[in-house]
Amino acid sequence: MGIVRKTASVKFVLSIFEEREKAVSVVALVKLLKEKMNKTTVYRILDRLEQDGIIHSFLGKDGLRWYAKCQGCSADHHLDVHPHFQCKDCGDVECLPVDVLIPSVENRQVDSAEIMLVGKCGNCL
Amino acid sequence: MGIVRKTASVKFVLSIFEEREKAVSVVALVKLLKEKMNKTTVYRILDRLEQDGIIHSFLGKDGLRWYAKCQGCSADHHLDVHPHFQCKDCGDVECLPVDVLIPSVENRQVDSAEIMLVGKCGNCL
DNA sequence: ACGTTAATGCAACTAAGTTGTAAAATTAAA
DNA sequence: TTTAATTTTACAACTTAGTTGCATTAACGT
Ligand SMILES: [Mn+2]
Ligand SMILES: [Mn+2]
Ligand SMILES: [Zn+2]
Ligand SMILES: [Zn+2]
Repeated sequence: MGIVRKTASVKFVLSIFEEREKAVSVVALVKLLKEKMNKTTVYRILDRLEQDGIIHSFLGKDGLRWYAKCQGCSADHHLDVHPHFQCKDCGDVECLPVDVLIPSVENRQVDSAEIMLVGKCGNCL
Repeated sequence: MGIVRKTASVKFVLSIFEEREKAVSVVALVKLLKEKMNKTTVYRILDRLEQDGIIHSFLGKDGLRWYAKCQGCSADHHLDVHPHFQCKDCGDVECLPVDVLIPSVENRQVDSAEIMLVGKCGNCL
């Protein structure tokens, strides 16, 4: 079970993801919301929104956690099996709307794949 | 410039990678070497061995750094563009000796790709 | 309006990784 | 073999992301 009560904090975090296309790191969110809410609250709201299939998360190239809007996921099924791209100059992260086939590996059961592409974005080229 | 002097600590870390097939996390190494050397030393030796193309590193599913032997890399060129597999039951991590084609993305320059497959290993199935 | 209980704030904590520096170890030269 | 230059190490202190416990606050069904 994720979000049960639509508090002011929850609404505010949701509005950030509604307005934004690109992914955002938890670190940036905590900084951005410093005046509005406690960092523990940010972490917990993100947890709940992810459980509900409203946002999804992944690790950037430095091991920090990033979040982005989901496209048609639900509490039961996260379908966000797309790769992500991080610019090594500006640090921006984007979801790549590309279907990726999870490679199979002999003698192992592969359940998910995290694919992180690193390079330079259009702005930084 | 990586390793310049073959100290006892360097030799010991090297011997671990010579004996071992699978990847090993820094956390595990620090624990393993607790009696032999300081954790700062572990981190710095790993840095230097990676610079020299003797080992390569990547992030596991929890954002921890893992290291594994290189196969024919040099100080100039790291060729380890293979995917990695982590078992979600036992946590073991392996290099997958599979060539992977780095997908190109419109309007962006992709320099490297980290592909992390997560599932169950042969032992845990 | 009230009562239940989810959500929040706060402080303290954990754990990975980094940094500065004095002491120790390696290596090459004398 | 001794010396001296320089790398490497230990240690302690620090930084930062993320977590936990608990008392207080706020949402919402009745
Ligand atoms: Mn995404
Ligand atoms: Mn590898
Ligand atoms: Zn950029
Ligand atoms: Zn396993």
